[in-house]
Amino acid sequence: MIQLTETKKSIKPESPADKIIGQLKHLITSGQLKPGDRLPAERVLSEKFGVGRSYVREAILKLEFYGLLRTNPQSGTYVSGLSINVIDNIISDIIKFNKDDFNALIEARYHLEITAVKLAAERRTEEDLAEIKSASEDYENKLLNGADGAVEEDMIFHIKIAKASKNSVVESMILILIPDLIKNIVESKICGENRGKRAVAEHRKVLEAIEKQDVSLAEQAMAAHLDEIWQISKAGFATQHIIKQAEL
Amino acid sequence: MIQLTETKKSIKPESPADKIIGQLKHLITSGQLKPGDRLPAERVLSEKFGVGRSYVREAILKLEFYGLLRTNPQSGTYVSGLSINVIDNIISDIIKFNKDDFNALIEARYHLEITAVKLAAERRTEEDLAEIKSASEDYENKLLNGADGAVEEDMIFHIKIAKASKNSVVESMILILIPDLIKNIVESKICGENRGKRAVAEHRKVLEAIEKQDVSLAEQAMAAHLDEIWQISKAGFATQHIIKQAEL
DNA sequence: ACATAAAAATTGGTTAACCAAATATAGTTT
DNA sequence: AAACTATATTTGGTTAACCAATTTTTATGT
Repeated sequence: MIQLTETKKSIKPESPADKIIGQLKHLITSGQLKPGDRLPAERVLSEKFGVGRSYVREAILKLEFYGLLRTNPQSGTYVSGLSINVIDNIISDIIKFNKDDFNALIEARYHLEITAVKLAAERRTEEDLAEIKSASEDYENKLLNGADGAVEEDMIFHIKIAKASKNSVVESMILILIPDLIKNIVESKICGENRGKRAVAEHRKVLEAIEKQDVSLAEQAMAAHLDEIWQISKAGFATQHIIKQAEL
Repeated sequence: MIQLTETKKSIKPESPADKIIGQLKHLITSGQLKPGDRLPAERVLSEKFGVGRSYVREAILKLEFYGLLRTNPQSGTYVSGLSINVIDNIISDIIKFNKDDFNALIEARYHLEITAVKLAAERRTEEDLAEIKSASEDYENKLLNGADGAVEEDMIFHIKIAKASKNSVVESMILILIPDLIKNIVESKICGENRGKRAVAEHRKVLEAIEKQDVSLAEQAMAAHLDEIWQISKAGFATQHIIKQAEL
């Protein structure tokens, strides 16, 4: 049955902490709080915003992670020295940061993995190689044993490559995307019958390129591997999207 | 490529929340907590780990951001369905995630910006173009007015390009890196006398490429721009590194 | 007047207590 | 025995209270 009243798709109410972040942003953009200034005490802010101190702390914690605030224990929290313009742009992005955009997720993953595999081919140690090879074999075995999914084993393969890139930032970013990636891929029902075997062959090509430390070959092999996933994902997402709409 | 010896790790004592994350990781890797299971109540965990509930909540919040836990209000918190292997890898990375690795930071930024500028050249609207042009002019004016830094105006230029990429994930990742990037660039004293003028010329080339929607030209122009910063940064960091060591 | 020290106030760090929603349990009815 | 309901319990959500380190103020001595 069709319910028109409940058209809310993943509408998530703004969390209390995000609301505080928005308030702090306003304090800064309106000039009441300048770069380098000390924030009012957490208690003051919590009263000013009419909310518990926990949420103020949560907001501060988040902004600290993004490098916009710096807290000195038992002393105070300070706004970074960045210009108002920069701070404003970053805060705006923090509030609306989500990994729900399917296409953006796949696309970003594509480019990050290309970067990672090139670095990995250049820098991999023998240990890295062994780990990647092991992950590849696990994936093959899982498929041979009849499992039609093995998305996770696939991801382990990619994780090992990311680690071999010797770039902690690139690695972390890939790691951040992986859970949502898996979720979307599984939902898209990407893994078909033939897909597994082709993926195995693709993995082997990537592995060989890394072994030979052939950067451009590694890039090419990974691009081919991800391209296929990308295409299938798009198709799968399209149908999935239609299904979801029908469910309303 | 030159491998700089790892600098003294800024001795950061493991935060209480990170300690909890480590404990939770152990619970999962040891099999006491399986994928899909419900976590013990926050009160139970806080007592079990001998710490306040706040820290348990902070840890859960962090793991939720990374997609490893999912909390149902007033009901319970559940471990994601991801395999233990994947969870283990991601948690390990969360704990040691920091943006302190200078080379990794610059390198990751380089690749992200190349990706962003290619997408921006392809997808930019007229509004995007105007914003980027405006940021570029602001940068030029700041330099003309005698300021020798203008690192922040430079970054605004890059932020606008990231927004024009129409990929929220890529944009967010660039935004996350920017504060640390600025900090390192300023410390490296990159901005010399001639640097400013060259940067202006480089910006213009990037802008032109985006205007013409010439993807490969945009990539080339951005690569040239970032390459120079990269080289100078390395040198600046090397000396800075020596200075810091001397300060001990 | 200035320097120094003691005490009071303020800060973020941490824990405990309270609340409403969700769930499990006991009781009642059929 | 099964199904429904009222009640008690457990849960995460939220706030208030306490703590120790720090900063500011005040008092004191020279």
